[in-house]
Amino acid sequence: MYAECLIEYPTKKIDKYFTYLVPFKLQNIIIKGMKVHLPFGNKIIQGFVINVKDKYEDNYELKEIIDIVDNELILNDELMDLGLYIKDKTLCPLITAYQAMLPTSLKISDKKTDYNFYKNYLSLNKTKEEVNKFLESYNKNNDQRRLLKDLLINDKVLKSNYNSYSVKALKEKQLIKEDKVLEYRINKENDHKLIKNVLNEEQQKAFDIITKTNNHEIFLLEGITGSGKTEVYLNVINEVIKKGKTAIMLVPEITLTMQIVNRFYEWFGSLVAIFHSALSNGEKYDEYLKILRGEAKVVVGTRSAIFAPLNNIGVIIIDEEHSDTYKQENIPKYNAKDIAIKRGIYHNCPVILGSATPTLEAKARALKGVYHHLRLTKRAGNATLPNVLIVDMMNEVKKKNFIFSDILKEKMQNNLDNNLQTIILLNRRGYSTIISCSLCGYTYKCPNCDITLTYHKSSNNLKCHYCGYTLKKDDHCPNCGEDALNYLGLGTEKVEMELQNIFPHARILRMDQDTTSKKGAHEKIIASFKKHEADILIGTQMISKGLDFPLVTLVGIINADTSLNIPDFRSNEKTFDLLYQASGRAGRGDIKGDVIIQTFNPDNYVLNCVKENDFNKFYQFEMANRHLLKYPPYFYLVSLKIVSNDYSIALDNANKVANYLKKKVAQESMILGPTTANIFKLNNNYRFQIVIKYRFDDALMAALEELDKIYLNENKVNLEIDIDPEHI
DNA sequence: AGCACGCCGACT
DNA sequence: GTCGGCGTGCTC
Repeated sequence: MYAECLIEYPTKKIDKYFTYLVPFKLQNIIIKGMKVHLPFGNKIIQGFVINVKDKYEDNYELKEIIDIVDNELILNDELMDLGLYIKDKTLCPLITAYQAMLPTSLKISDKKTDYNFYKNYLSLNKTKEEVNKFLESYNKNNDQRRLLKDLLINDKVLKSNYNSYSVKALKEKQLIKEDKVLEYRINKENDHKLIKNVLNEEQQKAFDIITKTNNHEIFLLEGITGSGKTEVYLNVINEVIKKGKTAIMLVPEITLTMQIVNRFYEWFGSLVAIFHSALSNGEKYDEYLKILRGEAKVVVGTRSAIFAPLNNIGVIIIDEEHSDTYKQENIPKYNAKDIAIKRGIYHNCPVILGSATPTLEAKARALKGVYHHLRLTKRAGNATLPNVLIVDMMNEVKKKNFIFSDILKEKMQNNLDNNLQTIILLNRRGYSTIISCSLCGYTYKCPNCDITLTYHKSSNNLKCHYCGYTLKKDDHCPNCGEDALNYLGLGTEKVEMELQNIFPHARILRMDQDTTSKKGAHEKIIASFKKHEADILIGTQMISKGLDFPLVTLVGIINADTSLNIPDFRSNEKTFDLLYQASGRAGRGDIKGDVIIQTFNPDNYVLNCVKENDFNKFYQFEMANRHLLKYPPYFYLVSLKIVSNDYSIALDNANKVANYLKKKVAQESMILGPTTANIFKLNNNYRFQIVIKYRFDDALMAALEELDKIYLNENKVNLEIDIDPEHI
């Protein structure tokens, strides 16, 4: 018997199967998907069994598999095949695809830690009569008595609740015994109280359509903020579980969605397994085991939860479908939405994409009938949409109002006077250096790409990193002629200081990278604000989503322009999403809310779509843009990066790659670049980028695979390929 | 990824 | 004459 194995090293150079002899003791035990110890070179490493076979043709001198790493923990056939799909789709080493499916504790590596979690329990070692008899003659009223009395009522008690001397004494008297019990770190009640909400007409209709589907189908559930998508999800999953099936629900970042998770616990209790980055490795290990053992039926989690080893999946839900967190930026660069659909086909079950502001790709497919379009158009309860006001900061700057406009200050004062709360959102999605005129708000744009130019300090140039267009930076603003060109960027601390100056008695909370780095800090700030321990909450994107504060009647967005200026084809979409979500935070209670958007571009179409709360209008506008500029959903993208620590080698190879591709790809496909990458120099490596736009191109994938193979053996230059990039 | 083998510079 | 630089290539 022979086994083809995959080696633990995550590199393309060794991304192939190695054949091993199966020793007698493992014959008929070893199967595809198991983890094994293998001799490799002069080391012992781990690997996956990919295939077991009876014949071996070559006459290579084979080594024997040493043993199986863990009997219980294997990847099933579905996930093994899914790995191949990911490799095909993203051109990653196969092993990285499998590693991505497993929690850290179960990934292949040499470390063997026992992740099992034990608790020590005490129980009676004698009959209750004997214990009662003992207690009658025992005249002290101490911890020992308490322990025994507790054990007369409960079968077992937690050792840690009692004095260790009492435990020792009673053990010596042979009255009690101690057991080490394997437990889960996250242990929810089994007797979940099922609180069923009555669905409104729209929700009911969506529910009916989804649950009547017996085959794989993709639904786009487009529901405005506060329309109760979660209710639909919960009811659908409940139905799925009733049929004896299982469910996966993905959320963008679970720390922001703890309320949703709690609702899941209310509905499904111990049937829920959760996955997100704030869990410890041990917690993730436990949750994974619950699934493998068939105890968990509902998995709620972030991106990698899409790989949950559930059998018999009845529905897969992707909440906030438009979130960019579903695409992994590292290798393997998979998109959880693709995986969801692939698994949906395998399990022949529906996939639900939910959002208030779906990606243009999803919405376009829904409108074409590729996805089944479901809508929720009414807000639950009696909450109304807020008034949105756009403030032209150009006028404010003239009045020396650099951060806060008069109207925003006035409304904030008003809220302070009336004991209401305010959220200040600082839009800081920008990561590139952007030059903007602090007087008129002018930013440089590329004439070919309609993309903001990024500033390169070293050359004092402004550059389009899509097409390479270059412009020398002026000293004076080309629009208004003033010497007021500045880097864009404003910190939360600065805003906080300024705010405290204006309102010395206001209680201010700040939520950003600094204040939320500690575990649980996030929840603490939110809870504190909810309890009205502060009047004003300042924050970045992270405060825009999903939070529900009834006392918040005012949302101020300080610099709405920033994210419009990101040199990325999705910047309009991301801006609309952010502002729309943020607006949704105002007026969730009974009082009508106000949203104030501060901008240097008051006429900007995207901002006006937000003002009118009109996603469809934005959709039409942005689709026209995408069509004109040949972006998704009209064209697909591939981004290539050519990286070397030697400038000329990098440039040389970038040109070679571009020329190679131009010869191979379909006529209609476009090879853009090479240009300098957005981050041109990273870790002392020079980076060039090539962007491919294509619609139908059978030759492209083959060409990319070929290039990948060529660059595998180059060690002075590296080629990174991102197929369907989220950002370029 | 690791590690060994291998062919050219400064040292007991 | 040896120790060691990291360039190439192999690992079932």
